[in-house]
Amino acid sequence: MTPPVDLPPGDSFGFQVRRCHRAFDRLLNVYLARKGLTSGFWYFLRALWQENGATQKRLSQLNNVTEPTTVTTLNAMTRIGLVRRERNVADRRKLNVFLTPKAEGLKALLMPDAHEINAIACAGVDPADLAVGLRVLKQMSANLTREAARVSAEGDTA
Amino acid sequence: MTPPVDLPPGDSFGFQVRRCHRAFDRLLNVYLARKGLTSGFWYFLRALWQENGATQKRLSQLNNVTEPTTVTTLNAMTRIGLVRRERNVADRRKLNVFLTPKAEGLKALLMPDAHEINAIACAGVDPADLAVGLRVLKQMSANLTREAARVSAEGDTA
DNA sequence: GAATAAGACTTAGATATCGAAGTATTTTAG
DNA sequence: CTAAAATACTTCGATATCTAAGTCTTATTC
Repeated sequence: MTPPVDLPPGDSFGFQVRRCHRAFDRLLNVYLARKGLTSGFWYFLRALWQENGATQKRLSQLNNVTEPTTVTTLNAMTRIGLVRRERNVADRRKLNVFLTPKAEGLKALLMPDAHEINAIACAGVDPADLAVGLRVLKQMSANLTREAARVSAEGDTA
Repeated sequence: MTPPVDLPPGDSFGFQVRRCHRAFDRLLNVYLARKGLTSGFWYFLRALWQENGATQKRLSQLNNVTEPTTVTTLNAMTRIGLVRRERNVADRRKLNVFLTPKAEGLKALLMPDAHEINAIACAGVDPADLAVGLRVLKQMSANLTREAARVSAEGDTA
């Protein structure tokens, strides 16, 4: 038994996930640029079409980005009139984020692009494999996020 | 038949790939920070352990990042003594990138971290599903990269 | 073989993202 | 009820990444 000191990038899930993300992000930006948007906005629009009124914390979790990233992006989205924030009356620490009518309207314009990119990505992939892949990605996100939370909590007490 | 105007983020491969990438990158940075490194460096080390002497173009392709990103990252890696560049004598446009002994030595130090993160990510995932997931990611990267190239070539002639 | 095109790298300026630290609000403990 | 801890958001400074445009070298074309 040799110790597992090797793990070629081609066999590493982390490496391949990154590559694939970069590929998606590149093509997505090509499509969005035509409409004056960036992928940074897209992921938040996506989440808000599902959960309009979500808090910034919640949006950060949905996208697996930190809260400063969410603040910066939402500032930019506010500036161009895509979202507005509203202080939560029950808990004044929270801000609920709402789509403007303009952003609601973008859904019909942008979803066809999402479908097209999705179709391009999935070309030649067995639908059953696709379902497996999606399930694996979700499981891994959950595993890694849990561990990152554990490690950072550990850091606090150490 | 209603038109497919919806595609919940949970069912979107692009969305899930991004989430998963972010989760990997976050945890990876926690590990690397302890050793004074960042994930930016890691992906290039990874590629160079496989293909020492690769050109910058090649490294960009392996990581699916643009060439300016590669330049910037390699500049930083050169500064801290991880790589050196050497003008290719047969084709003086090219630069071959080589690991320094220091960077070679990092492999034994860092690969255990990679294995650990990989193990955390894969917890509870059927190995067969894992293999399927990896195959799907590679196929999608290829599909998307091909399309991005096609689109940008189209832009040149238009 | 000179002009043009293509290829590899770099520079400049913009956006995205992070960690660390700060502010305001609510919850918890004593 | 008050002090301390936790939560939600923001600010700040640093890194990563992109596109567009530039330089230098090689390949192609007439």
